[in-house]
Amino acid sequence: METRNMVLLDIDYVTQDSKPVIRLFGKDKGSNDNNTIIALDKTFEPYIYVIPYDIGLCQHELENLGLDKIERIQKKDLGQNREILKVTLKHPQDVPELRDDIWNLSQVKEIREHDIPFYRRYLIDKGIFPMSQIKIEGNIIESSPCVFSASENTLLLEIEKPPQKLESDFPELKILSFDIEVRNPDGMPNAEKDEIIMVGISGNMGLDKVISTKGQHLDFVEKVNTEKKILEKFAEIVKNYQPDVIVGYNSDNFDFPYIKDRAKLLGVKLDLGVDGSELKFLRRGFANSASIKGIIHVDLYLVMRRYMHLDRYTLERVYQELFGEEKFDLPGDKLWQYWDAGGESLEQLFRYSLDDVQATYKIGEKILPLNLELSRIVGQPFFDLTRMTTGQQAEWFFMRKSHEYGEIAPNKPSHLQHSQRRGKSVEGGYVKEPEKGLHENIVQFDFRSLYPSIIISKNISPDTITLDEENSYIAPESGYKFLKEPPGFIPSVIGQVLDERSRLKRKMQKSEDPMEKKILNVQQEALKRLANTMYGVYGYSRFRWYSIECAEAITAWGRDYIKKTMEKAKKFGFHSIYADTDGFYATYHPEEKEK
DNA sequence: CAGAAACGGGG
DNA sequence: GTGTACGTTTCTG
Repeated sequence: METRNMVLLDIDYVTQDSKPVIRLFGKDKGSNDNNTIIALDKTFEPYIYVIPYDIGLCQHELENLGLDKIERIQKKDLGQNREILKVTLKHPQDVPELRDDIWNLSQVKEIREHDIPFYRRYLIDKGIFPMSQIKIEGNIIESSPCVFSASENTLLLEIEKPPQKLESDFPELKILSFDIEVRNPDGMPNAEKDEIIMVGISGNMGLDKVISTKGQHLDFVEKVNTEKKILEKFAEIVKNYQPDVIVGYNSDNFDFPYIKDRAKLLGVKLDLGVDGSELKFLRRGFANSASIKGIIHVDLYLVMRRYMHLDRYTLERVYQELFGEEKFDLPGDKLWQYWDAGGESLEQLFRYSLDDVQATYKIGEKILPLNLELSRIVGQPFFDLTRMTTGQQAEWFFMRKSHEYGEIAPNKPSHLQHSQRRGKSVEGGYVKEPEKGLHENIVQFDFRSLYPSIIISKNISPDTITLDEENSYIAPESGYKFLKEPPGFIPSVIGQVLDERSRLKRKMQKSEDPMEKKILNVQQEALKRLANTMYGVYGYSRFRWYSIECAEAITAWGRDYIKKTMEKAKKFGFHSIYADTDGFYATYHPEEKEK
């Protein structure tokens, strides 16, 4: 038996002898040669929860379906203890196949946690976090790349650091950015006819170049003879460089699909994966994600759309916003003319290509740390996290907590439920239209984090909603009631996030080490963003813990607090001239003060 | 006017 | 892949 430490970059499963095998892709960051490690775990099995009407009869029905691993277990469902059935299946693909048969059984009331991808189930159940150090134990079955395998009855993983401790070692990542240019005489490029003329590559290990079939006179250009050679060179550089992360801009929908199409046309193999697998595309609804096994491909366009609010998210616009300087830009529809013209124009095109790929790299360098932290906090793979909405990020964080608390998670809403939810709107915060005119001697009042305070102090949660008048908080307007005790699931988790953020902020303020300060700042920023998302999730129509009652109660209490505060202020002579949600502006009129 | 379709980014 | 984006704007019948 051998042990290794590695940073967990990626996870999936493959099927061997019709059994699922979890694969953990990591890098041994302790070693000098940046070794890739693939750890295999054959000991994990898929399962679902069944809520029965009569547990004995239900168990019998399930056995009649041919299911042989059925356990009676205790779980909480929105705070209520329940005896339910855990049904273990042989293969993840059995779940969608058997789900309907199980659902049709007369004693089955509900099926829960039946839609959790197998690798996510693994991360949650094992309590391991992507982008963190994990310790693995097993037998080496191959040396290059290093493949580990857990023996039949041993536990493969040991959690190096407890999940609560966020400030584990910040992994130094090898990042590679890339960007292609295409000769496009007819507007937007068409992969069937328009050739790739340049591939720009930039990385943090002293790599800045453009591969092209022209331009031998420029020092940053590597000239090759054919388009096919450009693609081969690109593949070669990626394989030699061994990046942890590849970044592009709109690369899910443009660069990688284009490269793939041209490579197919020209007969180039793009076996870039650390296991030798080819670049492939994962379907996500109507969109695709470009995926390379063992390397995390991040499309920065998707990340930037969540990170900041802009009217447009072009590379130029985002770069200017982040760095306050203009990028060197050329008109997209004329790029082919610069290429054909040669001379000065061609040189400009080369500079544009280099500038684009360097800008992409700089954007990645700037925003990846925050997303890296979010990946470690939320506990989902970095690749997945960068493609999730903030609502989904919060939900997967709650999914982990739910498992930790011994709760079974609510199901995702059905199509019908979802459309019904979307039809309902929640009244927002109180807004008083500003009084016209120029006001002097203005005072300002703000509640510090109004909504989170309300959720926590009023214990607003789907598992605390009650009809009991006695021991509950009663919301204004609607009169929804929430138990004072015990603490609800959602308020508890939000409370934890806020407490952890305060702890990190205090630690950051005390810290003397600038590097540590910087890391702590990113971590507290990640928690702040997560918390900010959490206040709105009750109204997010796809949220498993969606509750219109909770959403309405929060804003109703918010309106109540701000209005009461304004009334009180008025008695002291403060005349409010404008208010919005959690604060107001007022002018002071001592003569109006109540005596 | 409602529901369908297009759009974003990329060259 | 234990799966099928997303929220908004513009078009069309």
